[in-house]
Amino acid sequence: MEVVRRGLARWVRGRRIDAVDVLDPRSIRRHALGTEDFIGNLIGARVSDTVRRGKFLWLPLTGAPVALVAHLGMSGQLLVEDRAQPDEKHLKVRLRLSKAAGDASMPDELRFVDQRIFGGLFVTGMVPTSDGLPGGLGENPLPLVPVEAAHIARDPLDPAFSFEDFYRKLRARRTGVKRALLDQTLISGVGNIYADESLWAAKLHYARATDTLRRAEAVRLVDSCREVMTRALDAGGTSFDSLYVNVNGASGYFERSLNAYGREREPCRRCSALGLDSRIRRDIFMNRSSYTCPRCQPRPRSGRW
DNA sequence: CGCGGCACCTGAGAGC
DNA sequence: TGCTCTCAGGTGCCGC
Repeated sequence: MEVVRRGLARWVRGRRIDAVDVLDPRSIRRHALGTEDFIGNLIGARVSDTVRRGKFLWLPLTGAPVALVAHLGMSGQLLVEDRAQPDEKHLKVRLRLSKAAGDASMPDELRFVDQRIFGGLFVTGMVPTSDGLPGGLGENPLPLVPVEAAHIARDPLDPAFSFEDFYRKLRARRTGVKRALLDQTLISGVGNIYADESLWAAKLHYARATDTLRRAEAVRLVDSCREVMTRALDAGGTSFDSLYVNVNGASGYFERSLNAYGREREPCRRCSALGLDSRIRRDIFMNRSSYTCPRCQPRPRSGRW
């Protein structure tokens, strides 16, 4: 999502939305007032920035505390392309952008493409942040956040992220640490893959009880989250100069650097470096696959499901 | 009210 | 070849 945010910024900032085409209303179902209202709110509006908190990305519009919010779900993409490009198979929403001043060669469409429609777009009002700090990560973010994203905690890459707040909330929970990592009201931007990678890096088992986590362990965990996210960002960021702003950022570089996720029965890299043979195991946890090394991430005696 | 389970959704791939 | 089944996972809602 951060790859997308950074990639989008140079193409959409300052541009006016001249036309909107909703090809599949299911992709704007989170816009409660319907398609006509969605379009009416966007036509003539100007994009001032691209801001992200966790997996929510929003484009604040000038003139009012209102934003176009995007969530990519599992399979969503935001693409900047010229109208001459053929429609993608799963094209859901097309925004026609004004010609940029002094650069007529700029592609003139922002497209939302989504195969599984877990993601979507909506226009909503913004409210002040509870801490008075910028709403999220952006070029020049205002202390505002979309209503629907106000409950989302700050991202560990956000300069306003507070470890103390996170640690206090974590200790108050009565659950397992992976469930807590995936709870976007505690910490945002961590999904199933990054959770497994961060837990592996911090040598913690997913079922470890949150109320027994020591400060040093929580520090290790948050540091690991940042490290994993930064590494993924560096890998995805290689295609920034393309007109094609790709989501799943998936140049594939990051996938090759995974240490736990998707490596069932493969040797744990940390253990093999010590000359030990330990194979990554896959458990079904929270109806999701969870990957751990049984040797360096041992299951706690009394873990929490 | 906190926690856990599950529906939502589609296409790829496996198995027969 | 074509059918059915399983799997992928972020979010929000519902029930306990």
